[in-house]
Amino acid sequence: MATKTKSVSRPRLTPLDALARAAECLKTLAHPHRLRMVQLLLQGRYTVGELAEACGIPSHMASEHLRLMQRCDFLTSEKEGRKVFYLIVELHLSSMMTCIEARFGGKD
Amino acid sequence: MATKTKSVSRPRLTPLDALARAAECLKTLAHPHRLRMVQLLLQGRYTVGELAEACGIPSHMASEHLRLMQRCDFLTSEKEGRKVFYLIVELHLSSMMTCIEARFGGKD
DNA sequence: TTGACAAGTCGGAAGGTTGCGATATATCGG
DNA sequence: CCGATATATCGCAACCTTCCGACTTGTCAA
Repeated sequence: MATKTKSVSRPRLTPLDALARAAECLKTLAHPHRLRMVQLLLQGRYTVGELAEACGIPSHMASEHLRLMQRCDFLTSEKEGRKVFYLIVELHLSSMMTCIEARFGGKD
Repeated sequence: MATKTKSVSRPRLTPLDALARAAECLKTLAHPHRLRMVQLLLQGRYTVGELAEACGIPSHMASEHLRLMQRCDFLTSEKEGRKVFYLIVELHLSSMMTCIEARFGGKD
């Protein structure tokens, strides 16, 4: 009776190491300023300074947040003169943000 | 030129305090065992012991994870005798897990 | 009532994250 | 070259999270 196994159409459990990688990415996303940056970057590319100003934080902190998001392959960067533009490469971020906005975007 | 404003159809930025709440919830979700529990609970209700065994962790730690998820209104619980069943109340978790599985579920 | 079981709580050690000032590197204008 | 600007890095203090053993509470069966 302990082993009930909920037989009907088990939708294949994701292996634990994949969940561990998913958890890493979610943790990276789980910060108000980083969410704001992703929301902006889904509309096009921005420089560090633009993102910093939009978040109301010093640019060296924006730089740090962007580094974290680059580390888990959310973003990439393009250097142009002394500016660096960041842009999204992880295409799943779009549907992810749609989920998040569906829950937290409109009213509560 | 710094103020470029990306004029075309700005899809209303989520207010920062909503993003802060979103970040809290994402942080709660961002743990391999909690992701596994959510994945299971999307199929029906489970007791603490069943979830603990499925994750390969002691039940008092499962209890702690479940408490965190209950705190941000992902789950609720139903006591029956000496067992406690947990089940999902945050309906957005379904589409959220679909996003996560789309990125981490199949191959890489 | 007693013993076993299920779940929850507490305190602490280890490690991770955040924010920040100070500093470093690279590029531009003149 | 110089000074200003843009970005990145470093080291540190404060805080938070995770895990774990020990313990408590509540329920069942006999």
